[in-house]
Amino acid sequence: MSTINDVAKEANVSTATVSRVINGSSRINVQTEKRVLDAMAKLNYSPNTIARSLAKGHNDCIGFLLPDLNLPFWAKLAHEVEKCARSHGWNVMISCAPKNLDDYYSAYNRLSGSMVSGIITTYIGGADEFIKASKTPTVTIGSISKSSHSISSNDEQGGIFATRHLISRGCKKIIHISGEMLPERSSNERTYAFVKECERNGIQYKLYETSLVDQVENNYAGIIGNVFYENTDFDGIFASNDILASMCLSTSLSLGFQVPRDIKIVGYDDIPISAMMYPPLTTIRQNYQKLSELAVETVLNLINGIEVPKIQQISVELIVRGTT
Amino acid sequence: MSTINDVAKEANVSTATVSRVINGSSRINVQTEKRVLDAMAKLNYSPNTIARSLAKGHNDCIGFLLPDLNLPFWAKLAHEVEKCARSHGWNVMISCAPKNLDDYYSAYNRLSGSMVSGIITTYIGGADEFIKASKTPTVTIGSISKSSHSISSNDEQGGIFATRHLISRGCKKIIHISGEMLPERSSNERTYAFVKECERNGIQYKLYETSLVDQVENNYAGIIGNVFYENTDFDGIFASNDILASMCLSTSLSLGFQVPRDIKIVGYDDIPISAMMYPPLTTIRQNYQKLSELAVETVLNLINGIEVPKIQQISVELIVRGTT
DNA sequence: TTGAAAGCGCTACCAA
DNA sequence: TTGGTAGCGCTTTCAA
Repeated sequence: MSTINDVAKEANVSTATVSRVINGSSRINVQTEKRVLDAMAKLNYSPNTIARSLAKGHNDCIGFLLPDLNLPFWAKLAHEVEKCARSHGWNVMISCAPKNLDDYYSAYNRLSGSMVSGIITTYIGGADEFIKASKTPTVTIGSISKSSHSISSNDEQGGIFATRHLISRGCKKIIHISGEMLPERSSNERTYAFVKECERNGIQYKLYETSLVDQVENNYAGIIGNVFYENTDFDGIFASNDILASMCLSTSLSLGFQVPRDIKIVGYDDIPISAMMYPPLTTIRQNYQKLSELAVETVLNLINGIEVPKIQQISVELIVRGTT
Repeated sequence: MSTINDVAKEANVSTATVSRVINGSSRINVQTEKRVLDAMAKLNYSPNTIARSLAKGHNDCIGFLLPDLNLPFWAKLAHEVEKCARSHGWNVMISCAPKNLDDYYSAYNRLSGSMVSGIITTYIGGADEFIKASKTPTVTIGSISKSSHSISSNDEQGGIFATRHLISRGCKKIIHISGEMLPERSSNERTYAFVKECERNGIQYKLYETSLVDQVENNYAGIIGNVFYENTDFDGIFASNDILASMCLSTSLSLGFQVPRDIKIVGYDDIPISAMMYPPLTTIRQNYQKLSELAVETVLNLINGIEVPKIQQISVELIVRGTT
């Protein structure tokens, strides 16, 4: 690995000049510049970002702390976050912390103590104080708490869309299976909206809740089995994510129900496989790209000390396919 | 942000001493140590990893360069790589470079010129020379080239398992849809093994190939439509990944075929959703954990200058489910 | 337009 | 057991 000194010697200039041509920071004699460029090429030089970061007092890397890359929702988000960060010239360091607060804290510290200038993180109940104390610019995805900056989809809207759609398709008794209802978690709104819409329309309903651990460990079978065991007369399911919905679908089919004739199903997220199952899944699409862009731009603003609204929400979209 | 100097002053010692207590690198007077610790606590000091990395000449971060996090196979691998790296005390920086060699080069350079000590990368044809020239310790996943260190599944074994299973289920004419056949790509072996097994058993077969771009853009519909258009008499499909297989499944069902009665399908990878569709997908399971562990341990060894075999392969497993 | 040199925060060697 | 100090590779004043 050649350094800026090697280049300077090779080109017969000072390191300051080399630095200038690297950064284009000031006027430089065309011939000098060419000499430097040639030297860089000859030595296959590439600047050491660590040294650079140290000298500049900051580096161009943000951390993304998520529960689990095996969850398509988060994988998709990670993909978009990385793409968006890159387009701004930033790198992203990823860390997964699925299970509990302690894991979360240690993952967060590894990122913030490391080399990231800011963090985008999944929401996990109870970490507000911790995040605030860390002083690292942080934006949370999926919370509606004002204690840190947060981005989320408009989950109330999603809940309304899903429920109304099911009702409009003639459902009379609807089961809702939610994720874990943590305080201030934005996805709770899906459930609240569902309940409200059902009651307003005099529709029977029943609620089931899964835990975060269920989700990470793909441990839905028990819950879903239970739904089909405890209820014989329902004709609609609104599931809080597409994985859950797709398991409801396959369970329905394997028990001899026809979908959508006997049971209609609406999922949430619109992950890639949702369109590929049979029948393809009706769902609420989250705008991954917008979500990611907003998250990246918000941390970047925070890092630069630019004022940013505490809570930002993004619209969702009902995607009607074959399960309703 | 307080620095090591602040702590030194506060504790009335030299920075060298502070550094020693941080790193536990040599014997220190108990009282001195306590003074330093107190000072660190009082100033809420946390060492700057950038400065540290620069001084040490290396940092604890590896890069993972993959085609696309939306592909469940890579997302799963990324998850395991991160987990495994973390257990060794290393961070991982992720970069996606789906489309072409130029994207790949720039992503690779961003990582290597950045702050990673080593790189784990997806295989992409034609980059061997480039990688070698970069001097960054690199392990490639999914190649059988000896020009850099590579880890892959035993794809010949996978191809054999899949084909024999289909034949044992009574298939007489089998379609195979492969990924892009890049030179020295390990997954080619699936196709070669398939052809060999069919010929050995006098089974009719036909080959289709998809491109990398098809995969990234989820652009399989055309190919699959074509398979069903051009062939009316086949009774088995061996697809080179589970996404492809699941689309074959839903296409079969939507065209009125029964699976597995009329058409039997075997996929490849065993991604999480494969077990959740209906009927659940018979597939070849790759050992993600082993693959990742081997990749991480191999880069780490490379970084530490430890001799490592050029090519390492991992066994696969046939998972029989409902589509055969 | 260029060069000299003082840092950025930390580690590690050499002395004491 | 401690302190002094020379780097690590780069950026950025200040002068020339």
